[in-house]
Amino acid sequence: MPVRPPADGRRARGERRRRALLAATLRVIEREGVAGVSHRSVAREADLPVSSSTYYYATLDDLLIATLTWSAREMALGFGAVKPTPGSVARFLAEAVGVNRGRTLAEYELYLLAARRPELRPAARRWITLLSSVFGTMEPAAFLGFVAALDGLLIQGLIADFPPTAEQMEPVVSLLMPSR
Amino acid sequence: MPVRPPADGRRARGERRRRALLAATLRVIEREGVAGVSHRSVAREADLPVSSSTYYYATLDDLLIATLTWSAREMALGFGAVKPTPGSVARFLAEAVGVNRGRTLAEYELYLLAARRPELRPAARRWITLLSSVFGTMEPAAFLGFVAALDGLLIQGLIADFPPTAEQMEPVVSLLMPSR
DNA sequence: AAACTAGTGGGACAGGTGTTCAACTAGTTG
DNA sequence: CAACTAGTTGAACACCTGTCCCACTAGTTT
Repeated sequence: MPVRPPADGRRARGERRRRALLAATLRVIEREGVAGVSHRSVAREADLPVSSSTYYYATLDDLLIATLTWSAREMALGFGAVKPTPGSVARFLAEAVGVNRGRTLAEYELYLLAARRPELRPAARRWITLLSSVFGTMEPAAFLGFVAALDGLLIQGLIADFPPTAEQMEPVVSLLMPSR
Repeated sequence: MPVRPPADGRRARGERRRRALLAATLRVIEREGVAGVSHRSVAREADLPVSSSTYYYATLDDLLIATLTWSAREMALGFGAVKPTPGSVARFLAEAVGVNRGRTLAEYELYLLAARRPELRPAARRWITLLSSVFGTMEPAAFLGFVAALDGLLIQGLIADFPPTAEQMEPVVSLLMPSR
């Protein structure tokens, strides 16, 4: 908490609106993809006038970048709580392509955007660097393969007709993960 | 070659235009992403009037779907010629995120679109089924991990600041690939 | 020759877009 | 109290969009 600014009520409400806009944007992305994001669609989703969207995020790019990096941070937090065992990891993956499908999709929209815009790359890679802090003890080549496989399992899970279950994922994960 | 229709010159030219439109669309996708595709941008790229784009592909969706499935088939053909050795596979991957970066990006735009539109999924999975015909002898779990890792290596290669080289990929690939 | 058909392309329609702006309200500070 | 500042909002700008339509050309068939 900041101490200097003596709690300006206007700014506090402003911050709340900022967050509401980000959340609304994320919902739009989950529902329609990045393509569906416009100042107007976001404002409609947040039930706010259009100009409030442009007030806080002058350009659409600002809004998109802010939303995707925020979403990435949230997702990384979620994975931070996963125990480094094949079962837990498999369960996390199954949830990512199941219950949290929309969020995971948003994450890969970020990947694609990051491929074209270098400034988004650190945010897109946050997930990878997080993994390296959890599984850093692995042998380098094995670790790289492991991380790549996690991404592949997720993205392939997104284009499967029936999202894979934790039970289906587990053998694959434990094969890639040095059991100890 | 069809035998029945006695070679209608008009139709032949039409087919050529169809292809030109697909190629132009792919160039637009490589340059600006799916977001940059419009009947007008494609027509401009192909140096054709807008109405020729809508004549051959009545809706934008038709055009996008045709382009992405066509591109996927081409990419699958490219991989079909790769020998199932770690070195060859690593070289293929390095080229995919290097020289053929644009094409690979298009492939993952297809993935993302397929996640939201079931009718695109078979096209998106062509690559995976092709792999299974080449590496079908592997043990199931190992194979799934291998395929997932290939996807992961590609997509991570796309958001790297410097695209990984075949030399960097090789150890990872050979670890995932039963040497024989 | 006429009849038919595939392709061609210019123009128009209604609607959505990003962004700017000026008038306004309501909190905060001196 | 007045001065200042942050936030709020509707309206307006110029532009791009998908799609349709109609008059037209040029190949093909009878």
